[in-house]
Amino acid sequence: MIDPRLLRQDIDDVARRIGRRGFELDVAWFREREDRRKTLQVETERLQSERRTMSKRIGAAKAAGEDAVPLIAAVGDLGDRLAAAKAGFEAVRAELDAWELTVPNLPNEAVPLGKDETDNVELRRWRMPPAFNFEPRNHVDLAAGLLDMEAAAKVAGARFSVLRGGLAKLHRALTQYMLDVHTAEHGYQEVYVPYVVDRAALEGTGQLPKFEADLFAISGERDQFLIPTAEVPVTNLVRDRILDGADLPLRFVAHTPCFRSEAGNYGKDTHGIFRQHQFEKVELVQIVEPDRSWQALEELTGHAETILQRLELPYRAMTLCAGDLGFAAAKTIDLEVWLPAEKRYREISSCSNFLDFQARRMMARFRSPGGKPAYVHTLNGSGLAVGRTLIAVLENYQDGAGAIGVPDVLRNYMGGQSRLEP
RNA sequence: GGAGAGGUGGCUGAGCGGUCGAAAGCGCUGGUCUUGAAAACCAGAGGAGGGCGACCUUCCCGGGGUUCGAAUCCCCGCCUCUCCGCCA
Repeated sequence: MIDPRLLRQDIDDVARRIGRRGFELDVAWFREREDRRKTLQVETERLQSERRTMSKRIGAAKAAGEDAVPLIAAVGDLGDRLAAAKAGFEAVRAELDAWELTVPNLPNEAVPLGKDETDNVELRRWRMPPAFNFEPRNHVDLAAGLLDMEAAAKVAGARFSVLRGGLAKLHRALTQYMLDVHTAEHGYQEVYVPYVVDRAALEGTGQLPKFEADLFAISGERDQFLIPTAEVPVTNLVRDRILDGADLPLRFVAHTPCFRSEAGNYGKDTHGIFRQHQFEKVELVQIVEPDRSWQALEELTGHAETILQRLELPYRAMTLCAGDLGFAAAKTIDLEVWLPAEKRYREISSCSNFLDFQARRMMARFRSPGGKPAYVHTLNGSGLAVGRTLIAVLENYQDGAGAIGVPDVLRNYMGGQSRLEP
């Protein structure tokens, strides 16, 4: 949520900055409600004040043993007038609140202008794509008998997968390795969290109210959803809390499945496991003091890059342009891994600084000694998407004879195995 | 699933129709003392929001209701804890 004071003070500047996303802010709509809100709020509070004063006087009269009947009569229809004013005020307030939840975050001014992913700007590259003396095969061919899309379709439908044997083990090895590096070397606390969340949690991080169609809702009387990312339960750990400034930064890492409906992506990435309704991700989340968040974004991105480097997977880092930015992010750096069969880089991690946008929605604050509560800044990034990392390992480590080399750092997690022969 | 207890400020916890934004303790801030710190003592400070301002409103899990007036009474949710049953 954007600072409401900023909206009131300089809505035109907000509109300009948010316009860089291609988002058109309805300035006239806002001004009209805001004017009414002001009048109605002042009037409502005036009546409330009046009622308070009168009630206190009645109480005092009764305590003194005086006759309170004339005073009670004098209150007259105050209650009705107050109720009417209050109803009007609350209606506008509700409209404004609902509207504010649909306005995306302001992009950082340094974020490049642009419309979609074709306008993203390359920051750096690590390692050149490997040269193969054969035509590299894609992950579906390479995984052969160990990847069973038909079995998954049978039990769940399209965009699910069944991994077997060594492939399932490699998938697990990747997960374990990522968790171990982030906890042992990067100072993250591992957390195990619910895979089901309520509406408030999703509003806190920004998936709701606008993107309900992207989620799997749980049917039943409860208003709950499967998590689309661990970002939701993990970031919401600090919802409605005033943290001690001395405890910051908080760094959490969680391994969870992620569930996405992928509505609107029907024809996209239909081959293999690149885009699934269910996938695993190791997620990094940081809760930091406001003046540290830009530095924290660089560090967090570096933590994700460490995994790619240790796995010796060629990648590049991209700064997302304003038009490609997610709803809640002020700036995002994507990591794209090289996929030899596709002969291009594909997203494997997305690292974002949300500034106080999520914190304001969640009421997540901190207090420095003697200071007033202030909103924290929140960040997160994939470190990494496990399924896509599996694809990258298969394709980059293929030997041309149908076998896959096991990356050095994973050998211990694979029982010493150095090759996978599907 | 059955029975009971409870949800109050950063935390613990009292209050149970009016003078309650709410005792007390812890923690916090400033001061005295000290070379410094601790201890002790003194003083101070709740959160959110509105108004150009003097100020004002709101908040005791959430939502309704009763009342001139609700932390306090009533109803409906949600959550936590204890016991029994069942169960991974």
